[in-house]
Amino acid sequence: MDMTSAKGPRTPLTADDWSSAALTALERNGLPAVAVEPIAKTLGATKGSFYWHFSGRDDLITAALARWERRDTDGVIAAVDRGADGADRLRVLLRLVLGAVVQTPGAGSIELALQPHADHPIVAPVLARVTERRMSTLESLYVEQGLSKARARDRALLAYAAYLGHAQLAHATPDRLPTGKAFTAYVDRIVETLMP
Amino acid sequence: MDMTSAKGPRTPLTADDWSSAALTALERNGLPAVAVEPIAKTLGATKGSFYWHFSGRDDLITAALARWERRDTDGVIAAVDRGADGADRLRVLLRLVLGAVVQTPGAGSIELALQPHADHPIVAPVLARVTERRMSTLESLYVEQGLSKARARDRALLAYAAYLGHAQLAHATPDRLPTGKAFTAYVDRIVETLMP
DNA sequence: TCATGTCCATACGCTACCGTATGGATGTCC
DNA sequence: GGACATCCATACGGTAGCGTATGGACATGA
Repeated sequence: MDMTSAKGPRTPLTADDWSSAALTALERNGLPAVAVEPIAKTLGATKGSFYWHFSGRDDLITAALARWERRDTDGVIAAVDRGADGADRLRVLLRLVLGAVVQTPGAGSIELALQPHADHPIVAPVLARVTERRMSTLESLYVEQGLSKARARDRALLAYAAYLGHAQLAHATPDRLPTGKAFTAYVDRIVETLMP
Repeated sequence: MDMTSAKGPRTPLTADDWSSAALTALERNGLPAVAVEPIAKTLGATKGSFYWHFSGRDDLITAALARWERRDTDGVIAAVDRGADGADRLRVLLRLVLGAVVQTPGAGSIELALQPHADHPIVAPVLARVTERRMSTLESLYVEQGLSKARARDRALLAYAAYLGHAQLAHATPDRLPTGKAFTAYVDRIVETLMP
């Protein structure tokens, strides 16, 4: 009876299915949510499947972080390249990133979720690489604008700190951030403050 | 034999002892570390003691957060009042807070530890109150400097985001922040950028 | 058809933590 | 020197997650 209900896809799960689900869980509920059994539930499977594809929980965390790092890197590079080649590539980038973090619900969630585990042996190197890449990108753009290397470094630091801070505020106390039209104007003013 | 080893203080533990230890644990290892049995160990006691003073784990979390909120509020107020009464109270505050968060190891740890649990029913109201107080303090100081209410709000937001972001960077990737003499100069430049 | 490899469910033991129950030690007051 | 309250240790049951062991379903090629 009831053969209408498709008993679920008979297609086997892949390691990618698992790491993708793990990244989603990380994004939504932090590193502790990257747990084998709960994620198995969301996939309609059991641990039996998991331990066939992965060696253990650490392996899953590694895979999820690798996935994030790649996705994130691609995104930033594309954003910079999409920007006008002229003198305002920096402005475009800042506006895009700061705008996204304030208005898009999940933007910047991963770095926030990773923050409390910065000393975790698996997390630390990933976080360091991502930070390094972003900061050096910013630094280059500031240098492009004519700043000295030292000042460009300063500004990159401030801009990145502003990004992180806004991400934090957007997630923790969204009421404090402007919305709608005021939001656009706010981002514009912030960006101008951060321009050389 | 061996009566030399003081068998520990026979003075009974107080609820304050517990909430203090809980705050330390929160600061160091996040909200999950505010756990009954581990903290009992650090106090050289067992759960038996805990459940006499508190109704449960939530009660302990509440107490630790209350303790933080009070400590933090006192600190900020004192800092502002210690600052010169003149036009540069804002400058003094920014320099002090940003300086502390970059150089003092544990500064700003609690807000970072609380971030992933911004939706936690016990955490949320505390976080909202603390953010509100800090932002309105900043806003007032910017108004004092002659900014319009709207612009003062913008600047307060940016300054607070910079504070949070620096706290995050200082904890996660301290290598990226300047140290020693460069540090002082960096803070000075940041502060000037944030001044109206 | 059967042998082999793929993919997974179930069952098990283990650890860490929560909260409860119970009784014991220690002081204080009469 | 009881009686009572204070403060706490121990023992217990319960939950959630990890990792392992084992066997079974299903395909595929010989």
